[in-house]
Amino acid sequence: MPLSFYQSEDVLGIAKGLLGKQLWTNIDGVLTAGTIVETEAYRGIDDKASHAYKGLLTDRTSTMYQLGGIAYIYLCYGIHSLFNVVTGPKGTPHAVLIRAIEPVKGLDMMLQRRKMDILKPNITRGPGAMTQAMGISRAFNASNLQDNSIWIAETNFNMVQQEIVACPRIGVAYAGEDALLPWRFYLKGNVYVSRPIKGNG
DNA sequence: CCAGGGATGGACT
DNA sequence: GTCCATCCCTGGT
Repeated sequence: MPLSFYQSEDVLGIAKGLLGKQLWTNIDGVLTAGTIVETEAYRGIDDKASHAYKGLLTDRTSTMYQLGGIAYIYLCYGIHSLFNVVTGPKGTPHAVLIRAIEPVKGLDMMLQRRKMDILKPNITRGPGAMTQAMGISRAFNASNLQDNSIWIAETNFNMVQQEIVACPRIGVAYAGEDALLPWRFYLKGNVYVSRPIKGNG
């Protein structure tokens, strides 16, 4: 995607706009890709669920304050690398968490990385599973999405016939009332979505 | 220095 | 549904 896509201040719009686009990685020359089907927006210093709430600026969160268009990757629960797209102008720590993709390229490598024998939806369902399948580790934190390691591509995916569900984010109970904000977005009915809302596919 | 906790996923009942 | 591995980050001492 062009740099301008990432530099909008409308992180909610970017989170929705990333649905249907393709996330690509080139790890040691091996290509993998998948269609983004689930995202969450984290809106900088105003958002109690954000790592940058109240303007928190540490070694870890400093990545979020850079100019939009880079990766913010951090370790969650000591085990999982979670991948975010940093958005907005420099100094505005907005980010979009990519929670799930639908594989489109490099399935054999994804299976190998996930230690799976056959394709099941949980291969890329959930933010930790997705990064493992794509070979995304913290080594790529702050990498530029215009480079050739991790990037996002426009597609001919037909979003017109897709219904987008907006609902509260996952695992942010610590955020008080902000935990109720409908800042999670996913493609209704897609089997790779990590935790569909009952009655919404 | 150290305690507490986390934007999860997999195994198990 | 429950349990918990695993380790970095943060804030307080």
